[in-house]
Amino acid sequence: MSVTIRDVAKRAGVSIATVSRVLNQSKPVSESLRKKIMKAVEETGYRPNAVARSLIHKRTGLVGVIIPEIYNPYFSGLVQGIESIAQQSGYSVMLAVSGKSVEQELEMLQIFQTRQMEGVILASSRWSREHRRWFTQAPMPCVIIGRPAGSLSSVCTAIIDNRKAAYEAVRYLIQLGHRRIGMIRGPKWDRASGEERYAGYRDALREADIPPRRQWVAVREEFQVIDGYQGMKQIAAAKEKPTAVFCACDRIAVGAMQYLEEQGVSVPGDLSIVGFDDEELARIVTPSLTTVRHQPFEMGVQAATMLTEQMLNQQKMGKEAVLPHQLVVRNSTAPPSE
Amino acid sequence: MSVTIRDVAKRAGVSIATVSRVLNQSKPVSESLRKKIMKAVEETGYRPNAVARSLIHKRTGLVGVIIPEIYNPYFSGLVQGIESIAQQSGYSVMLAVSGKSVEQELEMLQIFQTRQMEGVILASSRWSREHRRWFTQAPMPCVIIGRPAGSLSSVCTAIIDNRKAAYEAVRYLIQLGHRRIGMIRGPKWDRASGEERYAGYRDALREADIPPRRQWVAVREEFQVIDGYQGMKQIAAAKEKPTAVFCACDRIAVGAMQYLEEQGVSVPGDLSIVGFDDEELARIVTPSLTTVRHQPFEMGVQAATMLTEQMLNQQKMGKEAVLPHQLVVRNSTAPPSE
DNA sequence: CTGTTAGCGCATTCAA
DNA sequence: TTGAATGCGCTAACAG
Repeated sequence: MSVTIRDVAKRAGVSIATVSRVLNQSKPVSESLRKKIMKAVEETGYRPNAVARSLIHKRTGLVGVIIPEIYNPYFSGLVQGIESIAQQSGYSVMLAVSGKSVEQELEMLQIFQTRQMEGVILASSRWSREHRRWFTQAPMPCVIIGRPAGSLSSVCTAIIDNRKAAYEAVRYLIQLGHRRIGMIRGPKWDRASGEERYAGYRDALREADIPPRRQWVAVREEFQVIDGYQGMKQIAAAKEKPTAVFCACDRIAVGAMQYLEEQGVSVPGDLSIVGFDDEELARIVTPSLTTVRHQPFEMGVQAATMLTEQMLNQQKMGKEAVLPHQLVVRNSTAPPSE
Repeated sequence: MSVTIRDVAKRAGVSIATVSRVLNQSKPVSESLRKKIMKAVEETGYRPNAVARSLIHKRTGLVGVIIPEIYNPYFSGLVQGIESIAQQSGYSVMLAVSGKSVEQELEMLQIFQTRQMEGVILASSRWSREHRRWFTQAPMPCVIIGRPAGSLSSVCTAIIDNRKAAYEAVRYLIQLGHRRIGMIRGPKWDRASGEERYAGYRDALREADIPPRRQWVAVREEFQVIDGYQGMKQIAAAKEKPTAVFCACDRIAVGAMQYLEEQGVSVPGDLSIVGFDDEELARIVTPSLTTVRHQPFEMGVQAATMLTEQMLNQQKMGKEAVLPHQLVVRNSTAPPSE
């Protein structure tokens, strides 16, 4: 079916080695043969088979990327950043969406290995012992996004300081005068939004000697608008109400504001809301959202840069890139009314 | 470096053929050898090399996907739909982001060919003669999303009826009583938002015997919020003002609303706004946006389904899938105030 | 300069 | 059942 180097060689009346030489410019070839061969290539529409090439060079030029979902500006930002660097370094990206399933992720990692990826980037939320094992034995350089690699010394990570960022956001609320501060947090299995940001929230409370209140903390499994709505509903059911709520992400914050509007609670008049991520939504919603900005695209760029660096040097290393974040104050926060 | 089938064979004291047989279960192998081999596989951590396999079987199990950008819910929805079907059919996805450049897209298509993709999905906005040529000569099945394939009979397409959808949206405005209706359209090179939706807008005007007014049509090159802002600014500069503006996409609509709010023009009191896409934004913005809903995820699913069907049958075909759309009326539209 | 040959890692003939 | 040998498409080392 497909035209091979042999067909071209036959058509040009030369050996396949010569064809290979002109195509790769690896050795000088007489002008006359070169022309004949180029003509044959043209006529047959021959394209060298990258699979065969990979087999010889032991280089696929492939980078595997796993994300839990793509329909989320954080992850699509990551992917775009990764893709841009990969492309510009001559690598192609294999994208796999895990749907947050640990089993699927592990299967994808296996596939990446059999498919001879030269590098792997994982932006996962869940984590397991098998993950750890896979990364320790992985033959290719790896970068993990959004979660510290722990004691994995041969894996790079690109993260932000979620704990500190959350701490700063809540400290800001405290500085405004708030003492009754709730949080809608992510699930416990999500390191960033479930653990770290919650820890930062607790840090800020502790620093201000504010005892935490269980009823003011809602745990959500997802990061959709509806989760914010439900989370706020739950918190609002407490006898005593908070005057501010810190949300694990912008969508949750938006959902919380929707519930409050429905209930006739004014934001920020009666209750202040802080989000996290600063996605486009944050500027558009009314009132515009005070939130923590970070740059998923830049994170992807950093991750891919660390990866290509390792791939070039042909060796794994354990660098950690901590990207900046920044509290962006908009109109969803104000001093408490009392 | 990497452990090969040879290493396993040596360790188990058998031939590589036998190892291959137990791993693929292609021929019966005595239980004793099977055990020995499995043990050797376990101990060495051997993973079969998919590249070598591909070379033999002439099947890579790879699908190439090109999108102009991913940081846009329309395209990320597409990708997620495609990915889910591909995964479930045992294919892996190679993602390439073209940044809207024709040259880059063509280069990616070449790469896809040399990399032996078994199928290709293109969701592009721009189009060129070279595109056309590539798809006619392409050896693998292809699906084009968002643009009719024209006379390409061997390429599937997944589209919505942009013209009709736009027509219906503008007709709705006319039915509300509007006669002075503007449009912020996409660039001419974007078939969907630049040509078809504009054509639908003209269709509706024509049907109602409303002469089109040049000053009420703004052309934008991008689809960001800022484009809507600028586009609305341009239209607002006309001596006579329109009472409604149809926007080529939701982000543009949001930008338009932002400009209007700045200027103290009330929506929908003084001016009605209609968007297109019904992305999450549309429900969240204030006032919530009347817009045309369609389903990028479903579109991706359809595209990938048509592709896998062709890949299974090992032959190209020219089906066209037209996905449904639907006008969603929210709070950004009302009868004109006069 | 050019052609012949030996693999890359694996599946699959063909013999044994 | 098992092993040796062939070849997928291509590059690179070796002769000429």
